[in-house]
Amino acid sequence: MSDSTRHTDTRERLLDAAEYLFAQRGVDATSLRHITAEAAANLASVNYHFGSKEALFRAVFARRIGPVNQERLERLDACERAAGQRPPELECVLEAFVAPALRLRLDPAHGGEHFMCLMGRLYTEPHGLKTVIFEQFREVFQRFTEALHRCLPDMSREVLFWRLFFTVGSMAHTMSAGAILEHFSQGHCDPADADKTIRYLTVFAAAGFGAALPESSGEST
Amino acid sequence: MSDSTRHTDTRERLLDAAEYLFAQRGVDATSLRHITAEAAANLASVNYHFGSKEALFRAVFARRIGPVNQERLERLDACERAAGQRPPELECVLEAFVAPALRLRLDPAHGGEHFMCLMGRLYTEPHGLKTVIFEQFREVFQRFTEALHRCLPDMSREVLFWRLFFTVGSMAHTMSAGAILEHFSQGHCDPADADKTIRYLTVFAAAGFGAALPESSGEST
DNA sequence: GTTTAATTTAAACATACGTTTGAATTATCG
DNA sequence: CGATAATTCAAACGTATGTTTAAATTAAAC
Repeated sequence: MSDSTRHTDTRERLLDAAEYLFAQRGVDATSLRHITAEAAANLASVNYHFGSKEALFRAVFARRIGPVNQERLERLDACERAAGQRPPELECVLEAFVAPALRLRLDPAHGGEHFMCLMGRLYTEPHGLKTVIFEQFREVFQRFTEALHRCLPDMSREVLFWRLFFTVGSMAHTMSAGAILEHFSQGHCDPADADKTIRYLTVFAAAGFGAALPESSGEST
Repeated sequence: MSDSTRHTDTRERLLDAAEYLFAQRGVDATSLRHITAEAAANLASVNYHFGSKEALFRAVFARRIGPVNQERLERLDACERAAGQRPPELECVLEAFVAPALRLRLDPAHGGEHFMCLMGRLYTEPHGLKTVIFEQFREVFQRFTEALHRCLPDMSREVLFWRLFFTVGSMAHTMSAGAILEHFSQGHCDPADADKTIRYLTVFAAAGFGAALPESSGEST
């Protein structure tokens, strides 16, 4: 109704081309001329439809990030329903966080591996855009932090944050650098197998979360 | 002797400035004019001393990466000596891999957090430079893979590679995105405390490596 | 002190960038 | 059909980029 049906497909073609090139070559290294050439559109069309390159980047992200975070929250809801009064299962919570992002690869309709790679890189890139985009993670972060706290009530906030941070690192690395693993493992590992990747990462992270607390620093064993 | 003593400190100033700015704003977003201004040197000095911006970037990296990987190998040697005939301790091996990189922050003489951040970002950045630089990781990767295989003889190559990959992801994320953790944890976590960070990451990764193998996919518990 | 090499400097190089403009074109609708 | 709005287009804008050049300066060697 409002206006989403008015747009020509030029808009979508620009978003697709930008998503693809941003993922492949980086944001700074991708020029509007690359993008418009890839999209078979005029150079000025980016500024006409989006206003600026930065706004285009934001639009590329805004188009996809919502569904991912929504699915995370839905899966977390499912975990908590399944657990009833008891705290949710740790592995279930971690999978709820990790799977929607890692499964992007299988879903070309939601950007496929291009968007997944771009999203994984976002955590690390030095763009000021991060701050804007991380707003969208706030609710996810809060909900999952609370759930993990219920899973592991004896764990300090500090350790819990650190371990969630490590998990995000493993996930982001998998999203953006899967090709490196494929290369170094010489065919032993297949990052394109999303189900297996999710299972491996969930098991790894759950075990990491479950490790004995290293808080008392005196012990040496 | 050869030529390393001939160079003026302009060379070093350029390397320092480039390291700082590459880490802070990204490689593509940093211009030679930024670098030469920061270094109080002439614009042409980069091309005089290094030949090109890309060669400068390589030099920035080559200056620091050697000692880090050397220390990794030395620490791994120490692990293996301490274990004698038995396989080395898993945590010892992981710490040998992780600590030299995470301790960069404390060592301004080796680039401090600037180089650490830049190095952490390297895994993810889309530069073709990666391929050149990853050559320098090959020996480290091979030695640590072998050591881990001795620690965990029943683990398949596939799972072992995946878990090492997850560990690298956690480490790289810590190196390049520590500020995010500091922000989201609202003061609960302090990424500047290198010793604690190393301990937390080592414990997390060791537990992840030690998780029951998820290979037989039928089980559901 | 003179000569030779190494380094620094200012200026210009050609190219690429993001953005803007105003006319041409296409679609929308009365 | 004619009028109005939306979109595309080629061209130019000013600015910034990495690199090169040739003269000026500094250091080294004899």
